[in-house]
Amino acid sequence: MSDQQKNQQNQGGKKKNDLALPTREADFSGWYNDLVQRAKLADNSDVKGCMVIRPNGYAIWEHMQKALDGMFKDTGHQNAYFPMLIPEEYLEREKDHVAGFKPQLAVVTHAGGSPLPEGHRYVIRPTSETIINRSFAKWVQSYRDLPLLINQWANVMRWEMRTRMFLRTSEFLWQEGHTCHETQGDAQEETLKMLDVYKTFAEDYMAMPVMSGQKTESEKFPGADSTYSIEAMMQDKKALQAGTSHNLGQNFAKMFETQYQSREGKKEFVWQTSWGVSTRLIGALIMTHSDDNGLVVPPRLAPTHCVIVIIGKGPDERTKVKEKAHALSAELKKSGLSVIIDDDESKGPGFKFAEYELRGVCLRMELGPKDLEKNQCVLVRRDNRQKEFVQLESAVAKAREMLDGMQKDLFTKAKAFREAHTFEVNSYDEMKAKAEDGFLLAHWDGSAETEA
RNA sequence: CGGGGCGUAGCGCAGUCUGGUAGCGCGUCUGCCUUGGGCGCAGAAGGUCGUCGGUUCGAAUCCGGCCGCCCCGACCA
Repeated sequence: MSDQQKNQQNQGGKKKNDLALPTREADFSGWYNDLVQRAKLADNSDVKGCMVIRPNGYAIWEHMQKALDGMFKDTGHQNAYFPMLIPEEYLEREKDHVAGFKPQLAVVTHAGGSPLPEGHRYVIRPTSETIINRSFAKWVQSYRDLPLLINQWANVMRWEMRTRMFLRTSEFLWQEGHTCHETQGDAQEETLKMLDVYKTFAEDYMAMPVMSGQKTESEKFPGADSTYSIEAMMQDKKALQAGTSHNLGQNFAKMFETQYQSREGKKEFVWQTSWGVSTRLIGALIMTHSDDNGLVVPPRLAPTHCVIVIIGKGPDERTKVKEKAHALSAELKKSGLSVIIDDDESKGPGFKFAEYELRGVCLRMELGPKDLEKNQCVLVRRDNRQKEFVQLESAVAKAREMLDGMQKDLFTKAKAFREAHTFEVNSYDEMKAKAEDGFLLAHWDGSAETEA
């Protein structure tokens, strides 16, 4: 084959095929990886296992943060911030904790141009129980200081052997709640309360039905008495751990001497919890709702609710359309939606339709000269491509109605999918046997066994 | 840590087997054209071919070392 022929071959096949994603059925993993890039959610970086979160992805995280932060505050928690570097020695104090995390630590061995002496090194936090307990030990003196309800928004680092965008990255963003209580019962109540907050968030905002339950002994958090999680089922029929809530008992309190004087005047160790969700939720969101055309995001978390695509040729047609588009955009924004107008004349409408579907914009408004004649616009929903011709006066109301419908339908659909692939088992062995068929969301004896 | 793949323009790749002027598509920039499902034409900019060394008159290409990333597995709090 000549070079010329090869180059021609290079051109052919690039055109349409390369614009499409791999299908979920043919290559779920490839579909996911490609989608993350093409929807401009994240990029690989030159740092092993670490990703760059792009604006379209970060906007989803911001919306998650806002909703969760409100829910934490409604349940009495306050935000604080602790250092990213933790004295290595702190981790050593809790035996199970250090055993669990040691292999995944990144350690700071040099600072200020010289090596740090043995015993004075720092680790980059993989989680913050230890350093937070140093502060808690100072803050808690009396039963009157309890409960202490703190949350931190932060990044953490765990040197994972193998990483996947959003689902498992070496550095990730998360929130970690850390609380201290007077009694074991109070701590258990908090553990379950926050698990329920996660469940509510997953269902109401992410439109992602979840199962919650207690993790097995081998899967619990290192240093915890017990760990609970919410588990969501992805389109490939695998469960994904989407959030965890730990009852830490007095394990950390004893190692860091986090004590209080009780109502009876005695020194007692506090009972603690910790709980977290991370940017993994973005991965879960993608795998729950998106399709072969690209990203689908529930309106309550979407970076962009509506794109207005201007159609028409020449200034004569476009000027009027643009005026109307800006007026509509202003109204939509006033009603709380995020809106962009695409007035790029160098791209055809077809290109734009495909592009915004790929990026996960919930609603597309097409507006052209023909519409203006009829005093209407075209609204198309991302998830089901349901197309509506709407009178301009009622466009805003209709857009809101369609977004509400989308939020509800996504939940219903995901729930139906989950239920269609859920089964009851009577023993752990039976569950394992069924799991080998590739149907792997099981709930047995109160605990969820998962693969992710 | 095992197995595989890759490193050439911003992105995706060809060229490497068989050494001889650095290529293609997309994207970007200029101009024209076009606009209801991934338009068209013309022109332009853009690369010490991952890195170090070796062989050679000559290396993206052959040989050796190193670095890095991706995928599969093991692991996964």
